[in-house]
Amino acid sequence: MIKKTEKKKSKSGFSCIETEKVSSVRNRMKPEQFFHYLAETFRAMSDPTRTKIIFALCMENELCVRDIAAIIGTSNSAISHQLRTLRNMKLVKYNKVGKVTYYSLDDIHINNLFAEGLRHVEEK
Amino acid sequence: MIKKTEKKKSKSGFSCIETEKVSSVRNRMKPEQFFHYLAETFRAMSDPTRTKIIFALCMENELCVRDIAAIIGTSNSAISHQLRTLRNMKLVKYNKVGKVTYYSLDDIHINNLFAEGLRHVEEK
DNA sequence: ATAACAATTGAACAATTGTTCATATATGAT
DNA sequence: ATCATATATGAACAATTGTTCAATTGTTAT
Repeated sequence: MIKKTEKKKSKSGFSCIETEKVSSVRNRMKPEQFFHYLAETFRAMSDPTRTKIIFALCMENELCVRDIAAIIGTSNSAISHQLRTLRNMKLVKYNKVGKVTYYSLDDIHINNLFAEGLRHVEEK
Repeated sequence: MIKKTEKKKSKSGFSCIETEKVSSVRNRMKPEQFFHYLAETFRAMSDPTRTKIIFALCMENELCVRDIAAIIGTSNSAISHQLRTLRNMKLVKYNKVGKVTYYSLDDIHINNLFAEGLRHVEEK
């Protein structure tokens, strides 16, 4: 566990301490774009209003905008703006029936992701 | 601001408000604080630099600040600031040995959460 | 046609966030 | 003691975010 802290240079010229570890991770690194998209996915879940929306959609798998607003206690406009964020990030999908738009979670990964987040919070 | 939600569902099902669904979810609603903490957990993962840090710590389960900076290609200062965010949100823990601080993911839920995020991104 | 309704959108605003640079701790070596 | 290294922190700044209000779109009913 305790290693020599002597400074080394990796092939790419960055100064580091444990060269093998550094180059091992660098070799498996994903493209820049990948991390941006991943971060955006988490960002979509990083607002309390949006976590409430997702929670509601976990409980009832299809809800209209007005009902989500009623559950959470905010304006339709606020919910609609947040749903657009979730829609853009492919976290929710929708189904329009007449005047009413029903939203639901996009796929099972979203349920799992959210459930894992719940578990982390409930343990701390 | 809540008056519209008093609207009742008609027998013919014309109304958009589905009162049973709404009250069913409302009854299972968690406290405000819960959603704030949950959102903050996701927020901690919502920056590309931080997703890279977490990715690196998934590959090698213990890394020092300088090596993380070398892997990602940014300054030690930037990494240190981001590690503080992750530390505050209990996503990482650390172990100081002499001058060197080794960071690792705090618990298995973080690995699971991150892995589920990866899966979502890789499918889209 | 008009009215009522469900949802979306645009603009403006305050609040928050991430980065950079410089400086401050803290430990180990000389 | 001084120097070098490893990390942490503070302050300032631009960029982004979430909310609100007002207006708009699209649908259904009369």
